[in-house]
Amino acid sequence: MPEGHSVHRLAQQFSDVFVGSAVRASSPQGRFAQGAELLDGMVMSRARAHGKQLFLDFSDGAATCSGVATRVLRVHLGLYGALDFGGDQTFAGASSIGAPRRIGEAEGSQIVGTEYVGPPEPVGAVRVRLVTDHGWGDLRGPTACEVLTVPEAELVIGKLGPDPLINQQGDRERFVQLLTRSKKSVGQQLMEQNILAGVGNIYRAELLFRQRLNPATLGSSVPSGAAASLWEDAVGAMNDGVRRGKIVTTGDPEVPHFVYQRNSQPCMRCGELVALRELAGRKLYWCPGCQ
DNA sequence: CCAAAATGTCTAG
DNA sequence: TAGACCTTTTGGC
Repeated sequence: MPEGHSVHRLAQQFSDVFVGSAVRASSPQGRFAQGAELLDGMVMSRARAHGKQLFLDFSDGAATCSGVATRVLRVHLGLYGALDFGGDQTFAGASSIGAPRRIGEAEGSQIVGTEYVGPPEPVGAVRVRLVTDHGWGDLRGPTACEVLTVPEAELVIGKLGPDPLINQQGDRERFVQLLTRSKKSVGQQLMEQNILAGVGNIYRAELLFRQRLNPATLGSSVPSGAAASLWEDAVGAMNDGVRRGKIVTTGDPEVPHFVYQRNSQPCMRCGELVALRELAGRKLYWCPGCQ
């Protein structure tokens, strides 16, 4: 159950140990058999994330001169999708984010073995299995998993809001514009991927708390300076999440969140009890005392 | 063992 | 806004 930081870690993992290699693609579960067939044998040429979506580019390694036949595998893990990795020492050692690990609910759990003898028998419903000479990745439970053309992928990305983990030139101003032009509450808008890509329920709650913003505040009532601070805080907090492989907004891994899932407990800043209500079908946590 | 929950998004009404 | 969907893990009997 990933927010943007998990997906950016995945993109990094693929960049480190898949990009440049020919990939065998299959669908042990069967539901992605057609898509896997399209990709099987191609070379992964690029891996990137935008918000919560992962884009893996595949090129026909043999036909580079006559225009590269490129396909893009778009993956959205949704609420409970996950990827497992495993492989040999080269595979594990090349990763800049440490040993291959499961990215998902149990972020950080180890699965790498000492000797690599090829991928194990698929366990459970593996939608896609990607295998190189040095390792493998198993995808299960994604909300979205489809093969696109490059223009189709660009179209998807074009509809997304700015991603704090990309933080391109002009992104902060774009976010400020989008947020403050709307009368929807800031709490609601932070979950909208066309406003801010990559933020989910945890970062929403924690960022609003850190910025002392009440979730009910209208976007149009948020001063542009406060909106800019919110963006900068998202950049910092989410990059920290990428580094750690988990969300720790308090700085203390023992008590990782200020308000998320801390309803009815005293606020760590002012002592008031943390509140919980449902907003647009999702649980919203905040401190009525100091936000 | 079975139900519920989980860091999400879509669609119909 | 309710329901559907994708799958695993956890907690209660």
